[in-house]
Amino acid sequence: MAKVSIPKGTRDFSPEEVEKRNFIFNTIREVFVRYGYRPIETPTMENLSTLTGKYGEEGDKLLFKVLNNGDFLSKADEAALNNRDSNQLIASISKRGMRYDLTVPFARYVVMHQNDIAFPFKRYQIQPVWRADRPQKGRYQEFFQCDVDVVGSNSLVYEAELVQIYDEVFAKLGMDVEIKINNRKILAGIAEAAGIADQFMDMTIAIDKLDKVGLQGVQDELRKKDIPESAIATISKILEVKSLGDLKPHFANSPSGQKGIEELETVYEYFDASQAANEVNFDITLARGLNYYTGCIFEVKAKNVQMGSIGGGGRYDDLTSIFGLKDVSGVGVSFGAERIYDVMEELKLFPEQTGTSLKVLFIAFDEASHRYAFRCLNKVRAAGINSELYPEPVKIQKQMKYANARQVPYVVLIGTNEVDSGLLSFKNMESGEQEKLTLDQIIGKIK
RNA sequence: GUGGUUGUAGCUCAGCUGGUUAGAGCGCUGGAUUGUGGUUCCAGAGGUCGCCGGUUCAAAACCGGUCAUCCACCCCA
Repeated sequence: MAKVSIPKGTRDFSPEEVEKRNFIFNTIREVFVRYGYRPIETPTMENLSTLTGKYGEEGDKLLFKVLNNGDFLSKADEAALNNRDSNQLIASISKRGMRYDLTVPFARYVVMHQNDIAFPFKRYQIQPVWRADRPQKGRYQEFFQCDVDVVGSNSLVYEAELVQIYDEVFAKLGMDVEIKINNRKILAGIAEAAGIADQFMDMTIAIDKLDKVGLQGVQDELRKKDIPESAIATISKILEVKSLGDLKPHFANSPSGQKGIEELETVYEYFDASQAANEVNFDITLARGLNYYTGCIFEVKAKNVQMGSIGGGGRYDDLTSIFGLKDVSGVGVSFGAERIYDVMEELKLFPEQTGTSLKVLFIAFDEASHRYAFRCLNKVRAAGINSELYPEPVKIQKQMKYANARQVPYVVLIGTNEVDSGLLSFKNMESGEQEKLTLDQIIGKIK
């Protein structure tokens, strides 16, 4: 066998898999459209300068860079090349990179097309993204994201709407999930209350790990970042809070914290949690790594299965200002299609028929019948029925085995008897029953 | 980037403390069955044991390296 392979972290998809994936995409798209979002697409490659610095240091490492065309080494940074300094070298040999997510390209899109856009602009985008991560369970180097975002409005009605979209999509897919919600301002409030506003990022990264490493682990992490014991004590106390109401006293001296609570309360006023199919919970430990979030943040976890988050998002007040457009606030969420697929597969949640598969296979006994069968086939196809003719009039056993392999519900057998009488042998492959019918009767039966 | 796991037929895997012709199930091809599939029975094809090197009389097995894979960490969908 030839030693062929595909790059690590990438996958081929069989017809069945593509059909199942499309089922997910179609379900998601349907909901997006009903909520008034419109599709856009952006290029696979962006200018590297568009991507770098938007995802934090870790994110920059995971960016796929595209080598410049032509004799790129002749123009390479001499010093960096001699020093074997890859990081320095990149700027001079690569000017493009592959999409890391859909949010940053969207921000770039909004800035570039700001004069053609009516705000608030609601768009959705379903495209693959690439990350040079080491693959593992639920993690690939190439995967699809399904993003919905709205920019150009501060209204918290959109936060509520996005939670509703999450709830509705997962209900439609038959998945039981927990939708977690928090607010970056609340996290900022914790930092303020603890007197470590300047170490906000270190603090959130530590807090984010609470469900994994426990309170003790978080405290250790905080100590490692040289956060004073008094602050750690304050943070620990706040982390025990379970409801927004209990949080208020802690934020007496923190305007950010108060604002965060107020925003979440407003979202809850819009969003009727009692009507939700899934749990929607305030989770003070939810932090999220992407550093452009400024307000509400969301994350979705599948229940009854071990899997990382299957969706996430939040509000970003300032993303477009990086590209020169100020005061355009945005909020959006993302669905991780690959992980949703893996969860649905594990829990066997896919409906039996996700594809538009073959309905009938024509089988001929001899050359003359084969030609006759082909003409029948065309009529059936014209009637809108997915159908096929076995390419040669070979042994019936072989043709029938093919019908089994394709899982065709009906087979039409045509030999000299059928050609002469015009009555075709119509066989139900599941029951094994067979009857003689005209082609029109057969079309009527299948439709 | 760090740590670990696994790599044997198309697929899933077995192969004992190293021992002579490397196995099973499924799948595939042909036949029993020249106008009827799924069930059954018979026969057959198919393997440089990931790759390179070392130890040994002898390596699929032991050792080193390398590549790939999966898993965990970091981070994330």
